[in-house]
Amino acid sequence: MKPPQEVLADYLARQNLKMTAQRRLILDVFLREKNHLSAEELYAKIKTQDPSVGQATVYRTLKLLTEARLAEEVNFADGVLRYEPLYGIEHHDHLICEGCGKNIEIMDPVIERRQEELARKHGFVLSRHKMNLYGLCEKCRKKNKAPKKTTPG
Amino acid sequence: MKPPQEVLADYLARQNLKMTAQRRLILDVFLREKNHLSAEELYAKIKTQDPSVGQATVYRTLKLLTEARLAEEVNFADGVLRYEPLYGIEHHDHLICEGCGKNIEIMDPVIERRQEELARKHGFVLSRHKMNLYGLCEKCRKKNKAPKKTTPG
DNA sequence: ATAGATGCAAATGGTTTGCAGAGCT
DNA sequence: AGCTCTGCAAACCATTTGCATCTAT
Repeated sequence: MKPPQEVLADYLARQNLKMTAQRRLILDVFLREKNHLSAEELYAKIKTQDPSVGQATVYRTLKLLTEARLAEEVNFADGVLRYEPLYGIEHHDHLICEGCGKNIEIMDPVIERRQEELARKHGFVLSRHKMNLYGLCEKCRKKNKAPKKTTPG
Repeated sequence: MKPPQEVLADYLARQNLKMTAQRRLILDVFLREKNHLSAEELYAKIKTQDPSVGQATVYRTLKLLTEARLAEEVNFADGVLRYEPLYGIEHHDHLICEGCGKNIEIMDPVIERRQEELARKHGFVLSRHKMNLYGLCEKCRKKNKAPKKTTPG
């Protein structure tokens, strides 16, 4: 499998775009992350490595990485677009705790297969899907079970 | 089953909020829609009925309807938040054509069950989920199969 | 009477864009 | 050399908020 830098280089070449120091840096920092970063968060990390990089470049490069299939947009419904590395990563979905924000990556072949079948039944051919499951994790359920404190005293 | 107006009235009462002409109107117009409207789109429709209603009120009321479980936010990843009526409507997911934007409501018990199992395995109890399948519908696949036109003449 | 609702307009905040200068190829 | 990139700041645009006024309860 081609290293991600090469994937990007190839994509850029194919599109007649150019490889730059910024793009290399952004890709590097981005891939090092295991969390789902927003553009702003990534921008902050980038700045610690090279304060001269502009925020617009981070936004633009994330779009580029998405097109190059090195990143994927994920939307946790909190108004901010996040990105997750896609390089060498198996497809997965998300199980999100509404209490603490914890986020577990899940993947179920049965669901995947049914999705395809379902789509086919409607004449669709799928290119991708997003599935987010929202609920409460064990810890947060226990936390909430505790009796509500009235103002003490 | 309680009529939606009553559902809203009950919710408002429970929260010590008030029923107003605007809220009634917005609920009415909203429920009459079968499409997934953005706040702006709903605002436009509302204005034809009563031009005096402010846009902020539409935004605020949609949030209210969501809390009252009469509406549900849906996010098709195009930067705009849409709402769909939830009153008396079975839960369903979405199959979206990336070619023409067509949107089919789907629901599969097998997937629903697996989701619960999957969540339980991780110690979660689910409150809700969103699943969007993206692909191309039959028409759009045929359209795209046609050889690319070069500038004619 | 009074807490809450409304409309307006201004503010917000994530994201995009125009532009002049810099950098790849 | 020429087309693309970059950083900056301004622009965008959906959504939210402050406030004076109005209204349901």
